[in-house]
Amino acid sequence: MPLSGFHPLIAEWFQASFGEPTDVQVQAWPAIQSGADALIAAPTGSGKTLAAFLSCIDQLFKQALARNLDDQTHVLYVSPLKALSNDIQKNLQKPLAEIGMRALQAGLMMPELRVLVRTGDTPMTDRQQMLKRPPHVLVTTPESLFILLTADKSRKLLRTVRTVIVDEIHALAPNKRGSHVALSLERLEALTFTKPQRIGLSATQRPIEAVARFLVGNRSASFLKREASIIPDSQADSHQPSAISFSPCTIINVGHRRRMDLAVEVPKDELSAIATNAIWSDLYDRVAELVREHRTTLVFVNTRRLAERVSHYLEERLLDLGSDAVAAHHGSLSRQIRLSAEERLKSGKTRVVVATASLELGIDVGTVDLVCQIGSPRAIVTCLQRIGRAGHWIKAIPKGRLFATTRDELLECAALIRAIKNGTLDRIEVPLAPLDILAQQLVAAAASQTWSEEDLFALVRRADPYRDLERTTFDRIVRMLAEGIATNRGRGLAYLYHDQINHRIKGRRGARLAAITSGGAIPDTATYAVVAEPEGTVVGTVDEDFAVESLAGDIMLLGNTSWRIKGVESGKVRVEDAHGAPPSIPFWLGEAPSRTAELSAEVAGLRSEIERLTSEDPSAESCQLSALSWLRQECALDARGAQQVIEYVVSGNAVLGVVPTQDCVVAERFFDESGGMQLVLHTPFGGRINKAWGLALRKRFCVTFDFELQAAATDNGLVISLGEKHSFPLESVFSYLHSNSVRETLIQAVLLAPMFA
DNA sequence: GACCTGCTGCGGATTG
Repeated sequence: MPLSGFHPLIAEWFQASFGEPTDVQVQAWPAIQSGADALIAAPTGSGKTLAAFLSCIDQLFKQALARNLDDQTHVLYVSPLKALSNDIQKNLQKPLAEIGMRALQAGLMMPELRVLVRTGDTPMTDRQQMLKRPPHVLVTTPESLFILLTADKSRKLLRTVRTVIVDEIHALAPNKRGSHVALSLERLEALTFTKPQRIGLSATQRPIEAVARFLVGNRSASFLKREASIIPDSQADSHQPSAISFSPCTIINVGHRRRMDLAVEVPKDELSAIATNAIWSDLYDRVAELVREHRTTLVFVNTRRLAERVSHYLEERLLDLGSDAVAAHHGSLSRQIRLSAEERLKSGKTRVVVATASLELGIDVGTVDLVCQIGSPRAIVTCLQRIGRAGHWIKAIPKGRLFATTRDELLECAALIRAIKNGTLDRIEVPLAPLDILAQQLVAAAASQTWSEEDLFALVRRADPYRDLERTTFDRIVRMLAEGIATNRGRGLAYLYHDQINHRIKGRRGARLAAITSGGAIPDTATYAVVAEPEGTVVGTVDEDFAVESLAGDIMLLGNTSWRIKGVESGKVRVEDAHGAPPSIPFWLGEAPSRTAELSAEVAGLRSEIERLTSEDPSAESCQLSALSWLRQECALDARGAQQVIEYVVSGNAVLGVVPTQDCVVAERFFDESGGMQLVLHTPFGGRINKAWGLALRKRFCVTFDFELQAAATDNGLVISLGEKHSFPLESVFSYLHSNSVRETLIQAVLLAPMFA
């Protein structure tokens, strides 16, 4: 009886609301109730949130009934997105209200169970209010958690935390935001009265053992509190064959695969290397048509600029559905506009929301029955997460349509669908000991208390990304923070006192404020606020580059509204409503993560499969037909899409003589109109490898010819631009770099980058 | 000559 461990009222409520628990809930509940740290992997829409939360709610409920519940925060929930935090609050408040109602009907008196959100969106008054009267469940983001752990008053709030839930943990573990939150979890543990139970959740994690280690940290050396509650392997529930115990973390893995209705959409015009206006126009028409055929549609795009553009052209096509039918959602829109879009999405008032990654994870909107993805999402997990926003109810089949706008995107979308069908997932690699993140966490930790060197070092090493951090490296960072950095105007930025006699570390005056105002792992860019007059409300932000290029009188789009620019001042763009005048669309500059290694391998694999299927005689009809039907079957392409994939691969083969794959790299060179020589390497390994390859190769060319030259890389290859006087045998390019020396070459190349100059 | 130039998040404590 999976529900038997809960209070009868909770069990009744659950059955009345959901009926039978899902597999993941059945397996997760006993593990979580045992008190062990737990990592839960289950497909999108399988009830992971309640798998994690129901035990917490049950515990709070029992405490409340026993009149043993103060205004203290016992459950801390961390999610990577503000929108998801808002969503979780809503999705918890309803159950809590219903359970409270049932208790009341049963004649049980109990205090209300409260859930509050604390993110950068939370107004100052609410922040102060929750310090005075803490909620039982606090919902936050990694950056806000860092601030809560660092500010004096909010630290007290966190002392009573018993459970910490890290949602969408796959979105944190492989990057510096994850390193940041891993250290925050250790700081939390050092602060709380009892060691908080850690629960990690995600639909897309591989390898799961690495994520489990990331969640619980490096506990071999010093594991102090609550040892008794950790279940050893032998005591893991024998009825749960797939619940394996990974000391000290229980892994509940019911897989990530889920039936999905997927297809690639191809425009009427033939695709080329770039998307023409005709192709975009056709795409808007088709998406608008799909929006009309569905209740609520979520459209995902890869950039904020595109979110603005697509929402604008969709609105033009959907005017008859009302003024509220289309909304845009991304991180440079003001809180009000985002919340309004989220609210309209949930209530079904809007028919389509065009969003960036800001709505990608976890959001549970029951009425969304179609997800469109414009262009390639560049990662298999991104695609799975985005499509997973559709059909977010048990046993539903999410429906996703991928829109290719270029030939390369078409191939990538096709490979993506094949990867999803085969159950392939991107592999997570936890970055090793990022020192910039360490430095800010050291300043923050020392701002709140005095540490012994030993204790602080031990704390850092318990965080998984820092498990192998050398003591000498730690000491160097402490020294840098204590001595400050030499600048033209003398030494500055000294944040720590380092007592080297007693081996103690504490913060200098200003350390806390410096930590709080400059925390986080997301690079900062200069932005201008866009302020609507005469109200004076902030609509959102644009990049400095866009703001200074703008002139008074220009019309710009933001939040799917046209604004006339009245003036550009320092840090501020003043605008007024332009009442729908045709706008220009802002751009934002950001970092460009590349296609993942796994998706790159899929793209290369797809190329070779097509080559194989067409190899006997690429023009023979029977070969074409078998390749065509294979593509339609494997990659959910229509006839036109399949035809274009084949033509792309076959024509490339005809020009190069081979099809570039991960086993067959092709070097090609030609002279451009200006007499310059272009060296192209066809290397479908993804931009991460290709950029490094290009940098290292460029360095070698520079040394060989004593000449500065340009290099560029994409997901499918790299190009080096040389002069006509540079002559070398083409095949020698492959011996320019060697695996033994490439690391050193690359370090030399990177040190010359403008950032380090 | 078209196309466009990835994302995520983000002060507290005190004073006037």
